Amino acid sequence: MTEPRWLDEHEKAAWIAFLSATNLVNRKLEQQLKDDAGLSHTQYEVLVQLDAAPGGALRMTELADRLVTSKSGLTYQITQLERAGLVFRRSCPSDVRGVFAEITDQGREVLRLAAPGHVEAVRNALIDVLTPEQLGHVAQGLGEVARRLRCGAKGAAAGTDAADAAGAGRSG
Amino acid sequence: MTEPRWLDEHEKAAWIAFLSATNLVNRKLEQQLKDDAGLSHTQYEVLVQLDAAPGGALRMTELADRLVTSKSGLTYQITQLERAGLVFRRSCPSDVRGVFAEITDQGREVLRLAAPGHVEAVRNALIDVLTPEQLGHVAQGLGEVARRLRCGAKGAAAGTDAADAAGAGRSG
DNA sequence: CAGACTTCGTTCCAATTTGAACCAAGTGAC
DNA sequence: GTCACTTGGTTCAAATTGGAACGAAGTCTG
Repeated sequence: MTEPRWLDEHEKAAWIAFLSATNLVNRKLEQQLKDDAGLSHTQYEVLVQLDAAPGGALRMTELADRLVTSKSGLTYQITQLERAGLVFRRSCPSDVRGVFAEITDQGREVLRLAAPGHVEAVRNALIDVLTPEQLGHVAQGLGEVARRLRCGAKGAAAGTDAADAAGAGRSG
Repeated sequence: MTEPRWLDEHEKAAWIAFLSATNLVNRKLEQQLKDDAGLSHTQYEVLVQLDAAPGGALRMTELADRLVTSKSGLTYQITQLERAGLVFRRSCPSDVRGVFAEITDQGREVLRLAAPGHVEAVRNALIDVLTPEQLGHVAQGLGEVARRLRCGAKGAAAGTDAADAAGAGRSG
């Protein structure tokens, strides 16, 4: 068999940095949220998404997709949040099978209280660590990575080097 | 209370990119490894670390630290890998309490077989998606993030805006 | 050497997470 | 309309995780 293209020095460094940074940041945030707001990062993200969505509601599948989590995982978390009164399920008028998860006033309140500490933690862990320029570079690079992985469930295949300006959209 | 420093447009974009990219990449790799090699990403990383370590062995704590995982989590995984014959525990001569996890020949073999596919997946998900320049930027940024989080278990505390020139040094 | 404190790994337990299996409901093709 | 196929969510079982509690060893003072 042909020898695979191993990672060179730089590539390996990039990969290690990626792995370390992501693990460390996630760990840090998970801890901060749990300590300060009693929420898991996943739960916090659910609230953020719903809070930002029109009507404060999103379909389960759509939400799972945005959070990059499994459907069953989301079902579990929504149940938890519902139990806590931060969210509730509502059936979809246009599709009997569909279910909307909607944030409650209490959910918004919890989010409002948790947000400052979370933002602070995000700054400490990532944003404020980098210069605006560095941050821009990281955003661009990872943005590209995310875009590719989201759309292209494209199998292995070669370089999709070409364009694909796409993206943008919601930044708010 | 004073209004927290919310994220501006660019910062938010960076944060979202970070979250999406990391989740998507992890998901992708997790799946690839499970499918192709029957290993979880964590297990794969254990093997990588041990394989690269002198003598093919590392102390439990050291290993947990490198993988950015909890000690109990590592205990579990090492037990699994030991059961599978890819690793074994050995006591530490200089410290009775200590335990070395050491990779077995079979472990090295499994790693050797899994590596090509994994590297390929890493390329598809991250490395080859970016230009060498972009990759360099990402590496530098995330490297800095990782470095800070590793050393500075610095608590919450106010804006670290000020000094703390620290770091620098290694920009490679 | 005693006493207080830290470190090392494991054990235990509760919380998550995921994929597979499922049921119910849309969608199409005939 | 009916049969096959895709979708949307939930349920289920199994794997993984992380923190707290522990017991056994080190380390450091006096």
